Amino acid sequence: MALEHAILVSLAEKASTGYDLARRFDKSIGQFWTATHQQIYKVLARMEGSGWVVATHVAQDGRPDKKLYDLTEDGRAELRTWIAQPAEPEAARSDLAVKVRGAAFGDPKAVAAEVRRHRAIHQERLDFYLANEKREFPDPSALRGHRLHQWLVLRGGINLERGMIDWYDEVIAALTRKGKR
Amino acid sequence: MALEHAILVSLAEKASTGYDLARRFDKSIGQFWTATHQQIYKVLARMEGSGWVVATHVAQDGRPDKKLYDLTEDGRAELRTWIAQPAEPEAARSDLAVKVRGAAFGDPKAVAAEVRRHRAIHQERLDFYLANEKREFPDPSALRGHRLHQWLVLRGGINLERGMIDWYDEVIAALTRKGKR
DNA sequence: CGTATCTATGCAACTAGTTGCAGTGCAATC
DNA sequence: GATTGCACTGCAACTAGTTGCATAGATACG
Repeated sequence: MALEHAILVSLAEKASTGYDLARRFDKSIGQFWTATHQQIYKVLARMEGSGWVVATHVAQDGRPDKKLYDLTEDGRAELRTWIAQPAEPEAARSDLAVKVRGAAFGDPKAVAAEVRRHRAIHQERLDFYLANEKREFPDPSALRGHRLHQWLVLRGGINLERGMIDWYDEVIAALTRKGKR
Repeated sequence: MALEHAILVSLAEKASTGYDLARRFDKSIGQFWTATHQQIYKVLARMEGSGWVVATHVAQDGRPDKKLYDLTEDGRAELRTWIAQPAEPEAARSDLAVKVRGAAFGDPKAVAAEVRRHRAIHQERLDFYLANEKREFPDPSALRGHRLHQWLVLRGGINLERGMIDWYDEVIAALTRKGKR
């Protein structure tokens, strides 16, 4: 499983609380791995048990106390080992694609409308990623190390969103063509 | 959950056994939804309990008996209802992208090699899809109804694979550029 | 002749992930 | 002054999906 390892990567970049991780997963890392805060807390506890991370209790005033997690040497070693291992080629999952395939057994016009809605959502995501790129990586050619890698993953997200939007356009065109359904 | 509905779509196209479905999920439908045979048998049993499908026992000689599943009116209604409902925008999950992001905490050269391996796998998939398209949909402009929808989903798979390959190329180039790592 | 693969179904035990709920205290909005 | 939202953590119960195993006759390969 990779949530543990996604968390290791995230913590290797910056020691964080579960709450921070959950927000980070909603943004950058979340492009290619999502998790709810419940799942993150659960996994963090297990990781602490495995000795991959240590928690430091931090008292704050005006806010609840927090537990700041950081990698241990074992955690770093585990991350290195995991990165060196081959990954399974991932299988995409898309409800919407299943609905497109089944459109003839429902209402194709409604499916087209739903695709249009998704197009708008992904257009927004794309704009968000593009704005991030401009702000955080104004000069990509100068990047090295983990900043370069972060940028590459962002590029992956941008690429994916663009691809989806293109496909949505194709689907909308085909489903709303005159004379055909 | 959508496995049930992916199965409904598949059965709406053609009454099938669990075994057939499992193979179908390895190919066309599997582009956007995968399932193992165990999961399929389990879900089919539940769907039969819900009255969405009925099984007919078919004796064969030389081969084990099989259970041919077909949709009931309830199943068809359920499918229509589900298709009409909005779908959640899907979250991508990619081990490999997480590894790219964490490359600096492991061996970036090894990550590049792994990306190259995935590139080859996806190139193969792309070729497979393109061959399918040529064979099964030689004249896309003439398509209507569920054949059109099947083709659209295949186009989605083709599009996705192309996008991934492009991104892999970008990553490989960046990770193997001289003077940078 | 023996081994592997295909057709065909399924159980049991497990891991991963989701949903719903709960609590606290501060700051900002209405 | 009351409600909403944010920061922060977590439990409990559930659903979905994975892995390993079992069975069994037929055919194909070496």
